[in-house]
Amino acid sequence: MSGWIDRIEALCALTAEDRALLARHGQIIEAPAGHAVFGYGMTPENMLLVLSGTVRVQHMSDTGREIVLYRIEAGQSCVLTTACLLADEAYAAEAITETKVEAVAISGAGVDALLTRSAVFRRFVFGGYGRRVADLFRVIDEVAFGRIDARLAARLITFADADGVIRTTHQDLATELGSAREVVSRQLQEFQRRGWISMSRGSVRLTDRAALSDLSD
Amino acid sequence: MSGWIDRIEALCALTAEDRALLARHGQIIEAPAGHAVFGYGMTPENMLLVLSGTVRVQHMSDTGREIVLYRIEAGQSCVLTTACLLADEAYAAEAITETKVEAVAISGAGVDALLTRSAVFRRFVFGGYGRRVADLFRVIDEVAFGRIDARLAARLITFADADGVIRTTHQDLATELGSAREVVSRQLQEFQRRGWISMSRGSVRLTDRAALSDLSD
DNA sequence: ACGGCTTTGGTGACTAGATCACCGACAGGT
DNA sequence: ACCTGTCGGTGATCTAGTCACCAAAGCCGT
Repeated sequence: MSGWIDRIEALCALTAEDRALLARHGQIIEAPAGHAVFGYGMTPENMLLVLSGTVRVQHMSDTGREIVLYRIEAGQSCVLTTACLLADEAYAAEAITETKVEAVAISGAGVDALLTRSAVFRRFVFGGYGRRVADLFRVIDEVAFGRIDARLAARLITFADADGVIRTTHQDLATELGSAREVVSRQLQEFQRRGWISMSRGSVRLTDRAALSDLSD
Repeated sequence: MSGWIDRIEALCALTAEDRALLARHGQIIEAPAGHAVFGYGMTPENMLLVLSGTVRVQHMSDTGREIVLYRIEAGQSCVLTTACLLADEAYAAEAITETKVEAVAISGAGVDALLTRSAVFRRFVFGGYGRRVADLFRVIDEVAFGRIDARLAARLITFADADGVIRTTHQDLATELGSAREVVSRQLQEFQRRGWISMSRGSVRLTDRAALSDLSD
């Protein structure tokens, strides 16, 4: 079965032969929400390509605090993991499914064969690297120089559904920012005091997106 | 001239043909110390491979504060730049030579040809990615969770020459850490008060490496 | 329905680090 | 000697992270 290749735009341009090769080396796998795809110190031998759902990649400090590094969405691959391992560097991060996830595992041999044969596949892989690295640069910029209120406001806007509701705990928002729960709690209280959000246990509802958006610049 | 290939251990294993190809596409260039190899928003079309000297890659925030992301040493390449541009992401960083630098510029076409033909070259490139990504993870970990005194102590040890002397300004040390000059000044004063270093304008001399090393854990 | 347990969030006191607004001291050039 | 730019020092203030706790809300078993 190679129907999945059509679901990834960047791979549609593969030649028929390369498609067949990819189909032969790729195996569809599935994981439920909340499943750890990679943990600290694990050594996957496959390249993973997400078809549906999202995977969150986060990092934990020695002191137990965590920060979200980036997310792998449908059509993207977890190239960094592969790269870290090719370089014999410990992959100091953890990947967790946020939803039910369908993915394709492509064996190391398959990846190598395709990198050799296909310029399209190479562009796909390198493009993925570039986007991830840009993500990491953004994280560094935010953590080193960003204000916590602006960062929190930005996250609230991106996570809110159409009704402006976010179902999450303060602790999870803190992990998102690499900050502490108390800090997030106090910021949320301040937002509530200003009438920008309303809070209840396990959820936040935005009542003034414009104000949050202003702050998040 | 292809003598430079022997100076990069990872590329010695190339076949004679691939060596010839690499030599044909590579052009040796030179830059003095303090030269900006890439600036913000520049779009290089070559892969750069450093033969001697070091290049510092740093990032500047909107507010003007800077942080050093990593260094490219002899034998390493600036793959991230290339990747960012392949992905059409703005490369939000600046690369500056710290010493006189000799490098080889390999054209995009040459890189593509070698990635196609040579497993050795692919491993070289991917290994480079992995190491850089590990560097960025370390930076994020330090900035998000690390203490400034420990980070400063660690930098002092790595930058010190055999006599324990570091010729640098407080501002440059602050950039190294992504912190502010005043913060570094005060920390250095505290180290001096404890008898771990002595300071003079434009230089720091370590007098108790062991104590600094203890702190830097 | 009750009592315990876990998860979640609230709070005050304190520390670390960043920011702002200065100032003085030194070095190099003319 | 004087001017100028660089470098470092300082206090006040603000923001963020840490620590130690507590209380309320849901969860589960009996």
